Amino acid sequence: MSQEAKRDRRRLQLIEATIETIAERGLVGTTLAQVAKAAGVSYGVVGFYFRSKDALLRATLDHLADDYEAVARRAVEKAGASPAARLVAVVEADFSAEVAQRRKIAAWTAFWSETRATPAFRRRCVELQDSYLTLTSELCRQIVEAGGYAVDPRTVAAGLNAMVYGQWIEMHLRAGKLGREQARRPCLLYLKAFFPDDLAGLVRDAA
Amino acid sequence: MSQEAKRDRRRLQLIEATIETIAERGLVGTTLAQVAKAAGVSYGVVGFYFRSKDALLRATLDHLADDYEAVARRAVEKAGASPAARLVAVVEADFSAEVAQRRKIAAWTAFWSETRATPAFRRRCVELQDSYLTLTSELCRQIVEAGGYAVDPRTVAAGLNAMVYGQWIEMHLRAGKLGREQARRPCLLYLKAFFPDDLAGLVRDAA
Amino acid sequence: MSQEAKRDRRRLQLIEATIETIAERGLVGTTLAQVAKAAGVSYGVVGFYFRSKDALLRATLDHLADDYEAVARRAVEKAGASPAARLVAVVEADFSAEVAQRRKIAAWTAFWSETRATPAFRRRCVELQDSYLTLTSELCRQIVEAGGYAVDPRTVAAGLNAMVYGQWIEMHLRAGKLGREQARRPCLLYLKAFFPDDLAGLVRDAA
Amino acid sequence: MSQEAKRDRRRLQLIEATIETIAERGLVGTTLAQVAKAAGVSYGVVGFYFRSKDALLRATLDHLADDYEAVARRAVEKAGASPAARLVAVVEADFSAEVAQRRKIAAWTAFWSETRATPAFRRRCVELQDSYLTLTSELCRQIVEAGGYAVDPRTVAAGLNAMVYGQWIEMHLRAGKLGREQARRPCLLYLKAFFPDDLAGLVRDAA
DNA sequence: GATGAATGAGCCTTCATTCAT
DNA sequence: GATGAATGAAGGCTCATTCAT
Repeated sequence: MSQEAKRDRRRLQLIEATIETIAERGLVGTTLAQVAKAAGVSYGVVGFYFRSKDALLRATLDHLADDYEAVARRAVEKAGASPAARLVAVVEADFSAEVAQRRKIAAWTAFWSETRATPAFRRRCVELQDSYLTLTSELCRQIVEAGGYAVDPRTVAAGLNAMVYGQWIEMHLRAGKLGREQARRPCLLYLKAFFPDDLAGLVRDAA
Repeated sequence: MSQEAKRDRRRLQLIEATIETIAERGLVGTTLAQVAKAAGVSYGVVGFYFRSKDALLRATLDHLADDYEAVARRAVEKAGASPAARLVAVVEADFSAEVAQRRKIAAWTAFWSETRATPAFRRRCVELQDSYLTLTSELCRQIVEAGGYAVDPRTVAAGLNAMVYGQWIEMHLRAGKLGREQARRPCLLYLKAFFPDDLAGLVRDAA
Repeated sequence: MSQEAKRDRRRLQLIEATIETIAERGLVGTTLAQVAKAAGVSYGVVGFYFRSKDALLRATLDHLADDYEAVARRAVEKAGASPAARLVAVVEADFSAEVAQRRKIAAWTAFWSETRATPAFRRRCVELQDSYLTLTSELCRQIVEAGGYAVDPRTVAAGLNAMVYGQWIEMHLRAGKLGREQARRPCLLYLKAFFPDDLAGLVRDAA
Repeated sequence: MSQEAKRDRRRLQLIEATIETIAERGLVGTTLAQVAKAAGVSYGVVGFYFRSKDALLRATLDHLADDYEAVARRAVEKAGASPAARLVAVVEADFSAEVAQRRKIAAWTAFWSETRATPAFRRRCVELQDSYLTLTSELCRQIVEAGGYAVDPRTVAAGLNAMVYGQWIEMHLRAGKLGREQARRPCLLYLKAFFPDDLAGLVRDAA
């Protein structure tokens, strides 16, 4: 393995330990010693691969965001050409095993809570959301246009995004009592309420 | 003023300074010195009125929750007997000037993020949400029953709650760029999508 | 009761609470709040009757020393004219119910331990001991002279003093397991070893 | 030097600085900052090698006790087989340059004074004393048995222990005015008074 | 006199950062 | 590269002192 790859693997290992630590101890209780311990590496390693604690947190947020976008992009591509199918695919990505992990959701809430104090966090969170809204608004627009619906696509997209984040918080608060599929249901029903014809085959009533 | 009242006023003053500080510096950056400064009192006062920092944070969360419940309860009572009007009143309370303040929303996100690490936080957050869900589920149930809708009232209520929290996060991330009324719109439209007849007079399309 | 007497009673009450607190929490754990609580008075009272914490501690030590000297003086006077009887009376005073209280012994050890750091403590402790040594040396001298013993009275007195203090420490460490009479025995046997004829009638072998 | 040895050296360095600081400032005035300063290391080092201040104090007491026991054991072994010689050797160890240092005696008084408040201190102090009493009682018993004395060996041993502790306090209070040999004299005379034949050659009258 | 609130200095502890091995 | 010791700044907490009622 190349030096580069080794280095990246170490960084990823530390980032995941950071997510784990944030999830278990909160951002307040996340210390470099804890992260090192969670990663199973010696204390000094953290300082070796990341300039500072801030840099580590920043890298962790970037990883979460990049990771999310990659999953969403793949889901959309796999869903085919239909806007409705693509929209559902986005929601399914939002509650996929990869994205909606307890640890990751916990980390998201931590980063959100610090956006006011740390502009870099805010920028990245807003950027991700903008990209999400751009994508889902466009899909809604196509559905609205094709189906002749009388709703504002941006508003529907905004509501969807809100509901996803809200359900993540719910999952976070309920600490595992709310499953991914259960959490996803209101989101799909929401879309179905606005686009009944298009979502009919994609969302089962009983689900 | 009685000793009791004075004491309560001081406590409230400190709690509000805590909310302010959390909003500006995040939970990580919230120190007792900052809180004291924000409250315009000397450092020792905090220790005098609250046993510890944890106790102060706990009291702050309790205040936020109690405050929210009082506002919601008043709104529902003022809304009259109609379930639909009551449901809309709840949403309006969620985005009222009293509840949806930047400072308070920021504090909520902070407490949510620490629920995993601080069980007491989790309990209070879940308790509030349970109470919210109980109320809104019941209202939805009444609407569904009276209107003959074919939806699960609990799911609609869960989605509403999620969307409200999601929009709060949105307001938090956008740091003032998303106004209270603008944030409220998707929530009302969401309800209107499920209960079109009942919400027709209460939610304007153009709003 | 006169103002003066009332004042003195309050001061004594606080001093005894101080002894109690030192005994239970150690000098390190002795705070003015604890003393006030032990005395059953409000917090501010302490500052009212004593200029400072140091002054309170100083007054407590003075009280202990004065108290001891009064008890010893009375015991000697009551013992009659015989030097041997007087010497035994001193030892009995050292382990009397008044002097050898657990609380008081604990306070003595606390003051001894701080003599290096607080010259005022050292002065008072040394002063008391000088007075004790002067008295016991003189008594020993009279016994030696009259009995024709071949020992240095000062050395015997020094040994006696040391053994008393040592037994106090023993009682302190054993926390009540070593009774006052049991602790006194080696001291009396010590004297009897040097002055067998004079102590014969005063110290029982079986005791 | 090995890591282990280095670590132990640092710990010892800090323990000795603690003894020094307790001696100079008393337990009340002993702060970690003072200890660090006395040890000539930075402030954080203390927290690095000892979990807490309590742990440091506990380790200091353990060191004092272990140190004492080692000195006493060596002295006894060097003294040969004679019980009387061994007993004298113990007393000589009690007032040896190694054991009866001003700093160490001061520390002992400090620990004694806190035994009521800190059970761990009490346990270690009592344990040491028990071990001392066991050894000296046994030696006294052997002397009594061989010499046909009519005294209780345990009482003699208890008196010896008390006198040693009492003389330590005396040395502490007199702050150097009472030398080690001078302090030892009453203890040896005490033994000689009970065991005149056996101690005759070991204790000079003029000493 | 008596009360207890207010102040702020000082302490223990934690922890990010730096550095020597 | 990797380790973990060393540093010192900063936070929470305690508490003696002061003061207003």
